[in-house]
Amino acid sequence: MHTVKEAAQITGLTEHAIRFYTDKGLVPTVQRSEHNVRLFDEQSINWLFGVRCLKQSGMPIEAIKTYVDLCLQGDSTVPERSAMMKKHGEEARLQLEEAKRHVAHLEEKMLLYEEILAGKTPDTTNPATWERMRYMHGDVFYASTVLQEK
Amino acid sequence: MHTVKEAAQITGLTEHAIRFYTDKGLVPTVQRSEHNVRLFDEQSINWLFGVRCLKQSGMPIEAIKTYVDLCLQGDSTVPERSAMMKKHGEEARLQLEEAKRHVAHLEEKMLLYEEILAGKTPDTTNPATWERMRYMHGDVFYASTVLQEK
DNA sequence: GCTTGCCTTCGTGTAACACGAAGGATTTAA
DNA sequence: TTAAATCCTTCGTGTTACACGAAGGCAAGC
Repeated sequence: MHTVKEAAQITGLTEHAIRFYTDKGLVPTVQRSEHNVRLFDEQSINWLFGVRCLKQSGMPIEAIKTYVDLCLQGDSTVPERSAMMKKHGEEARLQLEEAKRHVAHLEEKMLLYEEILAGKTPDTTNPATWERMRYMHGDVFYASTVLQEK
Repeated sequence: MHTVKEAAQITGLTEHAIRFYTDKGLVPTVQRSEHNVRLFDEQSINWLFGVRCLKQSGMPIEAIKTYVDLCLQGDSTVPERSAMMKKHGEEARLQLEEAKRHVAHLEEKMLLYEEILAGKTPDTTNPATWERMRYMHGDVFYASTVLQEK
């Protein structure tokens, strides 16, 4: 049995957030001690991880609440729950793709900065470089050429 | 030259957000027409993409503002900008890893739901299944066994 | 008996917009 | 020529998911 503080350490959530979640009913398995202290068993910790996963992948609290309530209604709601996860999983996958693109962009940007720092000023007469900078959103281009031209 | 509406269509941002960004000075290349209409050339569009990338990968607006201001100060700030991108890129990569895990979790969950829907009730006497359900945060476990045991 | 740790409620603050309304200017189409 | 569409501005409120602090109280350990 874990206290809020321990649960926070285990899940990486803050104590504030955990109290918030339990108060909203997102962790139905959580118990209270005789002195009203929240007690998390392994299953409650798992629920916390589940809530964390759903939330961090972009599901609003209200939707998570809906999902949890469906869980509590038993197996009859399995089709509905299945549909929810299918839909949300799709969304999460799209976000993942975007995140990959963002990381790629940031890495390109870093690379170019490294080149500049190494003294290799990018060849702005080369259309390929221009394209690359366009891909990089223009700021390096802007700072290292446009301003200098003025 | 694009108007706010067009820029919104191109970048996938809302007009509200674009006005918000330009007002905050995150798109230094944006111009105004003689009648005060925001005009976005290709470079401004690129900046919008850049801001979108940074924001969506978790950088707060204020930090983006700082970065943009550094860009405007010219090549002398390249080391600092490079460091910022390095640091933020690292963070974005961590988030990407988390996102992957979340998608994996959701896919596992979906798979189990599919199995249940197909009539294959998970074997709860098998420790491996138990482990798998733990990985899935317990809600299927909870709904399909614990409640029934009562 | 004092510190520590948990609880509660209350209240305010934050980010990054979303949304609508009012009021004004301009461009375009019928 | 007039009506509709599109742009602008400022103002103000609402939203989400907490963060943070304070006050006040109970309970356990040293």
